[in-house]
Amino acid sequence: MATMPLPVDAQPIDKRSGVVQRAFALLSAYDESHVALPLRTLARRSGLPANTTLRLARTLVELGALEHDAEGRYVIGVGLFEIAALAPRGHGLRRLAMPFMEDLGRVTGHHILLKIREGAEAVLIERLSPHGSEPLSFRIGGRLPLDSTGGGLILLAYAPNDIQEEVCRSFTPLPGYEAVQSGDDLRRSLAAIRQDGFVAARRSSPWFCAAVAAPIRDDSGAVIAALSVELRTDRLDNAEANALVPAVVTTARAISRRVSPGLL
Amino acid sequence: MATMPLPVDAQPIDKRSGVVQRAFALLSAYDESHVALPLRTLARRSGLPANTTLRLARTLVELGALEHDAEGRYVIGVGLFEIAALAPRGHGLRRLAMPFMEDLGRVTGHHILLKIREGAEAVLIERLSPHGSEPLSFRIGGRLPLDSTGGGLILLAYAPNDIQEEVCRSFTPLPGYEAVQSGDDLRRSLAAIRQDGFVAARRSSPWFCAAVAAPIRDDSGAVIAALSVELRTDRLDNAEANALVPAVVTTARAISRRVSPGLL
DNA sequence: ACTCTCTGTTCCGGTGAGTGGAAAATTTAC
DNA sequence: GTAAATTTTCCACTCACCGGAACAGAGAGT
Repeated sequence: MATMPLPVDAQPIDKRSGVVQRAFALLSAYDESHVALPLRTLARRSGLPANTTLRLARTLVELGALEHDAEGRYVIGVGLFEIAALAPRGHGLRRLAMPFMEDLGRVTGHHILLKIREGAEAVLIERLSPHGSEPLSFRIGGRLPLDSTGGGLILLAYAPNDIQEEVCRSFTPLPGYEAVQSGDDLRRSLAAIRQDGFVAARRSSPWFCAAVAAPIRDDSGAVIAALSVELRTDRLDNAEANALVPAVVTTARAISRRVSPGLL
Repeated sequence: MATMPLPVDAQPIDKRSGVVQRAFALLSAYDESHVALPLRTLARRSGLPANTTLRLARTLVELGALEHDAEGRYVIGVGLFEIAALAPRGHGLRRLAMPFMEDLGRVTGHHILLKIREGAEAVLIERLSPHGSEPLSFRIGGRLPLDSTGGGLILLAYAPNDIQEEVCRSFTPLPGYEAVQSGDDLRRSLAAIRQDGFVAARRSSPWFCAAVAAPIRDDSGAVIAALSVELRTDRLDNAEANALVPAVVTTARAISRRVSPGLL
């Protein structure tokens, strides 16, 4: 919350303690651009005193959650990878969807993304990119906004009302995102998405790109994930994107059919 | 505490405590066939009293390491998936290797596996299976023996001596694994693998299958992972497997070239 | 060579977070 | 309907955890 001015460090300063919280504060000190941290940095980024950091880090190494890299820095360990592989909404979902995603990728020749919603953000579960080309910077396990990307809009459209309101209220117009310019535009879009059962969005600003996305449901009909095709286009051609809609929707339905009862 | 003769439970009873250890005892209670556990089972499998389990589980839910599924049971949460995605030897390695693995899979038409060594076992990091067919039961994040599978032998051949000795000493002949019948056979195999820089192994027992594997090295030349092609064969035909050797070896070298300095 | 700085490490007494028994609330079985 | 199993709250004890301070080691600069 109150994140003060603070020189350079300063983090989610954990006021009240709890050993487990602190341990996860260490693990949360890592991000895309900080995958290997020396003790000092780990301490700064987690907001813990040096000795406490050392003690906890050693415990976590012992448990396999952290490891030492060649330079002696701390990195996230494979032990955590092993445990996380059992997450139903993570690799569990991926396992079901993967073969279908491969088919879709081969047919369309574009990026195929699988996302779920976590709070007011989307988390990328799996990403298949056509052969060598990798212009997409989205990273597996990374977070994405709900209000811009194709898959995000799907997840938002079927999210609980309070989440939708939260996102719509704080919506700020994005460059090159002509179709939606305000929170009310967004609300209308979401209603349209629920109506259609898919979304085809375009954007011109960072690059010319388009996305087609459809919901994946569990056996009770609840939306648990979003499948999307993302492509970079030279021009704002609707025809190409629209042609993808049936493929994406049917693939999403095929995956839904495979979702075992009670996967969350 | 005295957990009686016990019907089915029994665990790696953690003698003296440590909150973080207990928290991970909860997370370690999950495995392939136990992905969703009610509190009671979680308590039994982790060896902790019910109330302690509840308190810890709630903390972990708060931190995103655990979640509730539709039935109210506890499952591994996406929060853990997000953190684990930053493991250099996990998704970090996968990210580098994936495009090459896809090429190899497309050319050969067989299963492509990527493994690393963790102690005296192998951990499956990524697996690509040809289209629909999925006869392979190996699960991403799962553990595999070092002494039988193709990739495992590579990892063992380049493992520290104490690990090699440990595995060789405790080696017991496997059905249908003609080439290696004793610890000494295994030692000879490992020497041959180091000599050749690859392994081509066959097995006839559970099924007729063959594997070709090669090491992936970091910039210092240390072996950090194993790339393998696994195929089921109707007969013990050497020609088919041997034809794969150059493809696997060169692909492994190509991946090695991409390994950034100091990935572990 | 010396010092100065920065990082990693050990030591240790005080204390509050964590513990588990017991009992209440809740759900499930019968 | 009762009974059993599971989940949850309560609470006083105590030991695991905390963090300041002091130490050790690695560079870097003069």
